[in-house]
Amino acid sequence: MPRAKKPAEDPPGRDREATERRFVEAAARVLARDGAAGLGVNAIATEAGADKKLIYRYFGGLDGVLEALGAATGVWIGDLAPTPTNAKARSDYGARMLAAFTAYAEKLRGDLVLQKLLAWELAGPSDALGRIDTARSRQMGKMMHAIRGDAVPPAGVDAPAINAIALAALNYLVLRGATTGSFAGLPLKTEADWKRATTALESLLAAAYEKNRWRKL
Amino acid sequence: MPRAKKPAEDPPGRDREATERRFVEAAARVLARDGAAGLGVNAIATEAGADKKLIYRYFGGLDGVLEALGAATGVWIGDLAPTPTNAKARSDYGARMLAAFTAYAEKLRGDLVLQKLLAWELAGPSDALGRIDTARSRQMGKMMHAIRGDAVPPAGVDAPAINAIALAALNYLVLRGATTGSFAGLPLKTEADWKRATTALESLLAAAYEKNRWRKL
DNA sequence: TCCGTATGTCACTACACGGTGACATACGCT
DNA sequence: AGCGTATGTCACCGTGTAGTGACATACGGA
Repeated sequence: MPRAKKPAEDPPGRDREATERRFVEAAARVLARDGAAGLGVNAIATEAGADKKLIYRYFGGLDGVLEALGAATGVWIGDLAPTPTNAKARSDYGARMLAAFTAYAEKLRGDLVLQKLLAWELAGPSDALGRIDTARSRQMGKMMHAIRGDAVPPAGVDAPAINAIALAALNYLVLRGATTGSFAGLPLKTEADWKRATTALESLLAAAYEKNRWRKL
Repeated sequence: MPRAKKPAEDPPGRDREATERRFVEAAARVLARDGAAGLGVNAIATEAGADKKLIYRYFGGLDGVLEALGAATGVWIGDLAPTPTNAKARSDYGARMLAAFTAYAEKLRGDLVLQKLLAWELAGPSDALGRIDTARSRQMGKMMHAIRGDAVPPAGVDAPAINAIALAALNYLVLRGATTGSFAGLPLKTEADWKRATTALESLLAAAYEKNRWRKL
C-alpha cells in the first residue's frame, strides 16, 4: 500500500510527527469531500499517501485520528468574541449577538469540515462522534460566554432560548445551502441570498431584544 | 436467508403485495433505528424476514424501496392546514404561522423516520436520497401554501425568509433533541423544555410580525 | 562500528455487503 | 388433472473494508 492515486504531498520521509499530521489533514480532506460515510482507515491512509498500519500504531485506530481531528477543528469557534466599534453596540445585547451570529455563519459557510461534523452529529449518536464532539461543544459554550461579555439581555426575554433558536436556524440553513441550495423556498446560494437571510434574522432578533417591549402586551 | 433473528411478523405467505409492504415497513424501521448508514438491502431483508432477492425482483433494487418509502412518508406534512378557532386568529398571519410551526414540530418530534430523512438530507447530496426527497419537498411547499391561506403578512417584513428561519430552527432543534438532547445550553428533552423553546419562538415571530413595527424605526 | 529500535511497506485474513444464478414450491388457469 | 408462472429459498461471487503479522530499512546511541 504505497503512495496510491493521491500522492497528496512530498514523500513522507521517516518522520512520525509529520506523518501524524498527514493523517489528520487527510482525514479532514476526506470528511470535507465524502462526508462521514467515506471516513475510514483505508480512505484516510490512501489520501495521506501513507500506510494504514501506521494509523493503528500512532493513533490506536480510527478513533484516535478523529479525536485529533476534533482537537484541531473548532478552535476558531472560541475566537469569535466580537469587538464592537462604538460604545452603544458594546452594551447593546441584541446587536452583539447578531454580530457574533452573522460572523459565525460566514465562517461556517467556508468550513466544509465543520459542516460535515454538524451534519454527522444529527445523524445519530455514534461512539466515534463522541470523541470529536466534546471538545467542540466546550468551545461552543466558551463562545457564547465570550460574546455576551458585559452586555446583559433585556429583562423578560428568554435570551438563552432565543440565542439557541438563532444558532440552530443558522446551522440548518448553512447545511441546507451547502447541499440542496435552498430551504422552504428561500434560496441559499449567492451572497445576496445570505444577506437576505441574515437581514431577516436581524429583524427577528432586533424585535425580540427590543427593550421593554413586553410591557406593551 | 430465511427468517433471521428478527421474525418481525407472521409468516409471509405467498402474497406479493404483503411482501412489498413488509419491505417498505422494514425499511422505515431500519431507518428509524440505525439511520441512513444502516439502510441496505441485507438489513431491510433481514428486518422484513424475507429474502433480499425479492427486493430486486419487486423494486428493482434499493432505490425502489426508498422511493416507495418516500411516497409513504411525508404525507402528513401536507395535512397541516390549521383551522383557527376565531376570526382574529384566522386573519392574523403571525398567529397562523406560529400555530402551524408548533404543530409541525410536535409531529416531527414523534416521527423518527422523517427525522432521519432530514438528517440524511444534510449529510450531502446522494443519488438514493433524491428519490425520496422530491415527493416530500413538494408536500412541504403545499404545506406552506395551505398554512398561509387568505392571511397576508404585514408589509415591510420578508415573510418567506422569516418562515424559513423558523422552520430551520425547529428542524435543527428537533434533530438535536433526538440525538444530544440539548443545543447551545438549551435542554430539549422534556415537554417543558419544548414548551420553553416554542414560547421563545413565539416571542420572536410575534415581534417580527407585529403590524407596522417598521414604521417606528 | 554495530546493534536496537522506530519507521515504513506489504501481504494476508476475516467479514459484511450488494448483487445474481439456480433451484424449490405453491397458486391459478385451461 | 396438468402445466406455466409467480413467489419464495439458498448458495454463490466479486468487492471493499478493518485489522494484523511479517518483513525491510533508516536512524541514533553505546
